[in-house]
Amino acid sequence: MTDLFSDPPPTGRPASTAPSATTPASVPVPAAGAEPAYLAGLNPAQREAVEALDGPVLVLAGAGTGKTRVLTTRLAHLLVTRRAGPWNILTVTFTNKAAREMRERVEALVGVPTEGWWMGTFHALAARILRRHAELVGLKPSFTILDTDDQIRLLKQLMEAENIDSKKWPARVLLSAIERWKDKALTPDRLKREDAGDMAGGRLIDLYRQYQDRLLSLNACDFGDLLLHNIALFQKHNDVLREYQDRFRYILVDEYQDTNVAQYLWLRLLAQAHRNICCVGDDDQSVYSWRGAEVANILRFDQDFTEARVIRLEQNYRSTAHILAAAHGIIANNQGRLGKQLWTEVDGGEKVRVRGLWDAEEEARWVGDEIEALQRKGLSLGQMAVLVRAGFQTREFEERFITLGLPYRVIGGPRFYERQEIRDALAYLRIVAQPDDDLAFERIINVPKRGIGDATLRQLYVAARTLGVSLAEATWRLTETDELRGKVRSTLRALMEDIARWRGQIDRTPHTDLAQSILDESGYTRMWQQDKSPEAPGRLENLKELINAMGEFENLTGFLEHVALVMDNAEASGVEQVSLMTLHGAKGLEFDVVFLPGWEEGLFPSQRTLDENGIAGLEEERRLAYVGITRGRIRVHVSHAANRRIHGSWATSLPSRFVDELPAEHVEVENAPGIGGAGFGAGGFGSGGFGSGGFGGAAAGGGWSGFGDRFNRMGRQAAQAPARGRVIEGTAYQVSPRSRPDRPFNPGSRVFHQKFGYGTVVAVENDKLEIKFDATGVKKVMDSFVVPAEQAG
DNA sequence: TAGGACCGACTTTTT
DNA sequence: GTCGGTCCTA
Repeated sequence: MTDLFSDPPPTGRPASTAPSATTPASVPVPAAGAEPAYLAGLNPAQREAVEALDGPVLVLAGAGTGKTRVLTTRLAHLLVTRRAGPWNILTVTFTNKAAREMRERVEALVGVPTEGWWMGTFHALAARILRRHAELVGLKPSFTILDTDDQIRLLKQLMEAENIDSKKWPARVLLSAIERWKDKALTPDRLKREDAGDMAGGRLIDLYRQYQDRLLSLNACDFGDLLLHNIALFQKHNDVLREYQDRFRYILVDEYQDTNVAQYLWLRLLAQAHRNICCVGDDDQSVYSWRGAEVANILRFDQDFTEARVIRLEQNYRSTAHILAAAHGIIANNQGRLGKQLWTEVDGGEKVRVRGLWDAEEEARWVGDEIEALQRKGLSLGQMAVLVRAGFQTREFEERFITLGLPYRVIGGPRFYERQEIRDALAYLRIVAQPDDDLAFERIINVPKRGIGDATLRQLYVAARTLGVSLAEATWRLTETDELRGKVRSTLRALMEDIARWRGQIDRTPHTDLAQSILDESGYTRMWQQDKSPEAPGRLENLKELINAMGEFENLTGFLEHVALVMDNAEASGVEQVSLMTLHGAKGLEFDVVFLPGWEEGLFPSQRTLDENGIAGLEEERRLAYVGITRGRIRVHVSHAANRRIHGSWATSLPSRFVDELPAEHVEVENAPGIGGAGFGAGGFGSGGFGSGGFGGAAAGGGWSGFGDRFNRMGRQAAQAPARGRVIEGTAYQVSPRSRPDRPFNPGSRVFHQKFGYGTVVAVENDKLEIKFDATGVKKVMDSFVVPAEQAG
C-alpha cells in the first residue's frame, strides 16, 4: 500500500505550510476573493458546519439532511483553504462502505486521488497505527487479525481446558460478553468479580485474561484489540501519542452515534492536543447499542470539549412532508432526545400508507403486486426496497418474488469472506504466509479429510505446549519421532512438506498462481469437485472469484490484510432489482419507495428486545422505525399481518404500537377488505393504547367478524391458487410443480426461462434453481418456470 | 475417525 | 420449519 500522502513531504517542511504545487496532493485553489463553488449550494446550517474549522464541533444531522455532503465539503474546505494537508486530517467512518463512498466523493470534489490518506474505519486506521508500533504492546508487526470463527475456536479450547460447560455457556455468548467489555475499554484488570456474574460459572474474567494471553502468544488480535492496543500504546508512550496528535490536526468522524467507549477514548486521546474534532451523528438513528454503541458519547462530547459548538442540520432534502411528519410522530415518543425536527421546503406528497393483511403470505403477495404496479408506472426496481426487522422475514418475500419473476437482491446475507470455502482457502494462505498461525493450521489440518481426528489434534496441542512452539512447528517435530501412528505420521509429514514447499514459492511465484496451486495440490479443489451437494459448484465459483480478487493486490500479505479488515464483497449487478434487507442494513440508504412489512407487536418492536432491555430497548426499536420511514423519498408503505408463522407454529399478532404512533393526519389507511376496517379509522391513531386499533375482532377477541374474515380469506386463497403458477407474460411452461418425480435439472444443465432467457443451472435446492442467466446474471427461480434449453422455442 | 440421528434454539451485525 | 451443534455408534 502506498503511503504517499500520509506523511509530510521529506523536506521536513512544517505541516502548516502549504504544499507546493508539485505535491501530488495539491488541490485546486479558487481565485482570490472568489467564493469557492462548493460552498455555494449549502444551506446556512450546512455552511456553518463546513466553515467551523477550529475547535470541537458536534453536528447533529438528521436523516437526509446532507450529512455526507457536509463532511466531504468540510474536508475539501480544509485542503483548499490550506489549513491542512491530507496527512493532517484523520477521517473516521464506521464501515468500509462508508469509507469508500467518502473517498469517492472527496476525490470528485478535490480532483485528487485519496490513496494513502488517513481515511478509513476505526479498525483499519487503528490497525495501521498498531502495525507501526506493534512491539510496544508485545506484538510483532505481522500480527494476524482474527475473525469471529477464530475467536470462537480459541475460546472453546480455553473453555475445554477449564472444564467450562459449553452447553450451559455457549462460546458465542461468552465471546460477546468479552467483546462488550472490550467495547467499553474494560480490560481484565479493570473488571471486578461481580461484573462476570455467574457467566462461565463466575470464571469469565479469568477466561478473558487467558484469552488475551493466548492472543499475544499467537501474535494475534481481535477487532476490539485493535482499538485497545492503540489506547494502551498512547497511554504508555507519550511520544507516540504526541506524534499522532501533531499529525492529525483535524479529525472528522462519521456516524458518531454508533461509536463505543473504546472508540471514543481513542478519538479523545488523538484530539486532545489540537481539539479540532468534528463529529457528525444523529441520536435518533442510534440502533446499535446491542453491539456496544453508546449514544451517551454524544452527550459526553460537550463535557469533554466544553467549548464545543453544536450545529443542527434539520432541513431534509429526501422525503415528502408527510413522510417526515410521520417519522417525527413516532420518534417524538422517545424520551431524552437531543431534539431535532426535520422539515422540508417541498409541500405535499403522498401520505404514509398503512395496510393490514390477513397473514404474512398475503402481505408478501400484496407487496409483490404493488411493486409490479409501480414498475408499470415507470418506477425503477432499483428504487424500491422492502425493509424488515429480522433476516428471516425476507424469505416470504423471496418466495413471492421468485414466483412473480421479480428481480430482487437480498442485502446482508452471508458475506463472501464468511463462506466456508473462502475461509478454508484463506486458512491455507494464512498458514503459508504465517507459519505460526495455529488457528489457520487447525482449520485446514483435516480439510480435506486426511484422517486426522480430535485425538491426534489433542496430541499435537500437548506437544506444542510442552515444547513452547506453534502447532505447525510441533507437528513438524512430531513427524520426526515415532510418537504418531504410521499413517497419521506420513499424512502429516506430507502436509508439512507441502506447506514448506508453498512457502518457498512465495517470493518466486505470483501470489494468484501460488494460491491456485495451493488449492489444487492440497486436494481442496478436488474435495469440492467430488462433492455431490448442490452448493458445490457455487463454492468452486467462489474460489475462482477469490483468486481473481487477489489479483488486485500486490502480494499475499497485502491481500490477507485487506481480507482481515474489509470483510465485505463488492456488489455488482447490472440489472435493476428490488432490495430486500433489514432495517439495520438500510441505515444510510434511500429509496423512492419503501415497504415496511411486519409492523406487529412482538416482531417489531421485537419482543426479545422489550424483555431484555425494557424501555431503552423499546426506544431503540422506535429509532429503527424512524430509520425505516426516513429511508423513503416519495412513498412509504407500512403493513402488518394478523397471522404469521413464527418458529414453525402459527401465531396471531396485533398491529405494532408504532402503527398507532403514526399521526393520523399524515397516514392513509388502506386495509384489505374486512381487515381492520372501522376499528382502525375510528379510534386507532393517536389514541394511545395499542390494540385499540387492531383487526376488528379477529385478533383481539375472536369475534364474529374475525371468523367471517377467516373463511372469506381462505376462500379467496383457494380461488387464487390455480393462478399461482402463472408465468408473467401469460405463457406457461409449467410442468406440474413439486410433484414431478425426476428432476431433469442438475448443476450445469442449460435451461430456458420465459422472462430471463437462456442460462445455466448453478445450484439446485429442492424445487428452486439457482441459474446463471446469459443476459441477466444469477437468479433463483422455481424449477417449474424453466424448461431444458433444447425444448425451448 | 466419520457419518447419521437427535435436540434445541430462533433479532439486529460491523470490523 | 430449519439449521447448526453435539452425541453416539459403526
